[in-house]
Amino acid sequence: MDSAQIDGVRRFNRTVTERVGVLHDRYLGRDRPIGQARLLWEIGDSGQDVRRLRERLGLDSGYVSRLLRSLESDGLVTVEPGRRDRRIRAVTLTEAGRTELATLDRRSDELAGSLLVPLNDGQRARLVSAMAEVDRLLTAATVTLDDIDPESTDARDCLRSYFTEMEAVLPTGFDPERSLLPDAGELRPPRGLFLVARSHGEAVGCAGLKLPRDAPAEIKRMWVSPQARGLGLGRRLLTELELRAAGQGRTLLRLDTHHTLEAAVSLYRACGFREVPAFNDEGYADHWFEKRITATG
Amino acid sequence: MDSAQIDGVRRFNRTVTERVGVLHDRYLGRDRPIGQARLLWEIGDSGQDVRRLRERLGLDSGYVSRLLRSLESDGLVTVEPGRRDRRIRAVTLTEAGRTELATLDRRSDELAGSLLVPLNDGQRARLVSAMAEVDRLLTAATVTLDDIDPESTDARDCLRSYFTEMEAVLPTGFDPERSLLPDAGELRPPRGLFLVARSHGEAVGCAGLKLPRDAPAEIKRMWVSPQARGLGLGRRLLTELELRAAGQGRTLLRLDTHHTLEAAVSLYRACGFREVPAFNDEGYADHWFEKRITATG
DNA sequence: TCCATCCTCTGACTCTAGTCAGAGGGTTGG
DNA sequence: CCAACCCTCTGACTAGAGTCAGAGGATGGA
Repeated sequence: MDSAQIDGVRRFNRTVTERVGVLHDRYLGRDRPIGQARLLWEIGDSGQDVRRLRERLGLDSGYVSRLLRSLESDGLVTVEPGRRDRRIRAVTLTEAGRTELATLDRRSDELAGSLLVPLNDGQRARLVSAMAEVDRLLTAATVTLDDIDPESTDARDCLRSYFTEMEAVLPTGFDPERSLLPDAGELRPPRGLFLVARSHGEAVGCAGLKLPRDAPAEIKRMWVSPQARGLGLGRRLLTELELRAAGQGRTLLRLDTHHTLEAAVSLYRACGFREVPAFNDEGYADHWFEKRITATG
Repeated sequence: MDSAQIDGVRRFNRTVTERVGVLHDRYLGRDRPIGQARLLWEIGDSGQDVRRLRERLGLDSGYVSRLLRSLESDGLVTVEPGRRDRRIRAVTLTEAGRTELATLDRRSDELAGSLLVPLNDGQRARLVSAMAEVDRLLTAATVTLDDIDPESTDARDCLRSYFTEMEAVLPTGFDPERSLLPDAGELRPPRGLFLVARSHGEAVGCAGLKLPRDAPAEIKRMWVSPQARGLGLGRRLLTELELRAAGQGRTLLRLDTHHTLEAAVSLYRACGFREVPAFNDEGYADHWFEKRITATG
C-alpha cells in the first residue's frame, strides 16, 4: 500500500463526505431530526422490536425510548407489548408512518438522482459502475473473520445454507447423515476451530479447520454466501486457515471437494493446493487436495 | 437515467456513509469537537482570514468567532487584526496548532489505510482507481454554472488565466490589446452574458456570449481550468450557451478559435459546429465556426 | 470630517444527540 | 410463589452545533 493510494482514498473521502455524506443526512432528514428518520428506516414497513432497534442502531435504550415517544406523538408509530414476551415491545408504523417512510424513500431517490442529473449519459454509466466497484470493495473490506463456536446461531445459519447449497449443486443431492461430517467438538478448540465471516454483523461465510493429533490439518465446510461472492472472501478464509494451521505447528493442509464446485476447485489450485489421491472415503467428494505449509507455531 | 442507476447510487451512498462518513467525523475529531477540527483543517499551515473561513465552511460569524476563541484558549491559534484591513482578522496556527493539525493529518492517513488493509493488492488497485473515477465524476457533477458580471472578481480571475494560457499556447503569444476583445458591456445583459463554472465555490471555467442586435450570437472567452479538464465541462458550457442563445430567439451561433487549441476545435466539431470562412478579422484566430440552433424564446 | 458600511465579537437562545441512574412492570427458574 | 433477572421507560443531565440581534471598532467615499 503506497502513499499515492492513501492520497487517492483521502481525496475520495473528502469529496464523498462533502457531496454525499452531508446531503444524505441533512437532505433526507429535512423536516425531521436524523435520529427519528434513522429509526423510521430501521422500523420499516413490517415493524420491529424495540430491542432490535437499539442493537441495530447502537443507541442507548433511554434515547430510543424517547425517540419512539416523539414519533408516537407525531402519530407515525404505535408501540405495543410483544406477543411472546410482553417486556419486549413491538413498534409498527401507522398509515401516516408508512407515508412518511415513503417520503424519505422518495427523497433518497431524488438525492441519488441529483448526483446524476448534471452528467451526460456516458458519464452516468461510468459513475454508476465505478460506484458499484467501490461499493463491492468497501463491502469486502468490512468483512471480519471471527472465531466462533460451531454450534452458535451464526454457525448454524451458515451450515444450514451450506447444506442447502450442497443439496442443490451435487448431482446426487446431499444428505448430511451420509457424509463424513465432523462433530462440533472437532471444530472447537483445542481439536479445531470454526471461522465465520461477517459483513455488517451478518454472517456471509464460514470455514472449519480440523486439527487432529495424529493426522494432517483438514479444512471442512467452507462456504461463502452467494451475495458475498466475488469479493475474494474464499481466498481470505483459506489464507486465514492456513495461517492458523501453521500457527499450530502443522506442515500439511488437506481438503476434499467435488468437481461440480468449480469455483472452489480453481480457488484451491490458485492457492497452491495440489491434487492428491483420496485420503478419506467421503462419499460426496471426488477430488482431494493438499498443500505443504510452513509451521510457525 | 433509469431506476437501476438510482438504486446503484443509493446502495453506494449507504455503504459509503456507513463506512467512510461516520468514521471520518468521529475518528478524525476524536478528542476534539468536529467544528474545531474542521476549522483547524481550513486554517492550514499558512493561516487564513476569519472572513474566508466563514465563507468556506458556510458558518455563522458568531459561531466561527466562538470556535476560534476556544482554539485560542487551547493555545492552538492566534488571531490578529489583518495588515491591509484591520477589520478582517487573520488566524495563524501556533506551534501546538501545527502539531495538532499534523495529528489530524496522520489520522486521516490511518483511516484511509484502514479501508485498504483488508484487501489484497489487486483489489486495492481496483478500489483506488474506482474511487478516483467516482471522485472525478462527482466533482464534475458538483460544478455549477452561474451568470456573473464580467468584471466581478471570479470573472477577472478566469480571464487572467485565460490570457495567460493564450500567451503560452498561441505561436505568436497573446496581447489582449491587439485582439478583438468584447468590452464588459457586451457580455452583460441585455447585450450578452457571462457564465462562470464553479466547483466548491472556486471558479474553474468561464464562457461569454455576445448577443448583438444586428448580428448572430457569438461565443467569446471560453476557458476551462486545467485541473477541471476531462469532466465534460467545456461541452456543458457550450450546451448552456446554446440554450441561452436559443432562449433569446437566436438561430445562429458563431465563434472563432485557433488551430493550436486542438481540444477546443474538436469539441466544437463534436457539438455540431461547422467550419465557415472568417466572419471577423480577429488577428489571433485562424478557424471560424458556426452552428444553426432552434430559437425557443 | 462624517456617515454608511463592513467585519468581528458577545450574549442569549434553541435543538439535537446522547449518557446515566434508577423506577417499575414482566418473565422464568427453583 | 418468590427472587433474580430482563426490558423499557422517565428524569435529570451534558455537550455540541448552530442562529439571531445587536454592540462596537475600522474603513472608505462623499
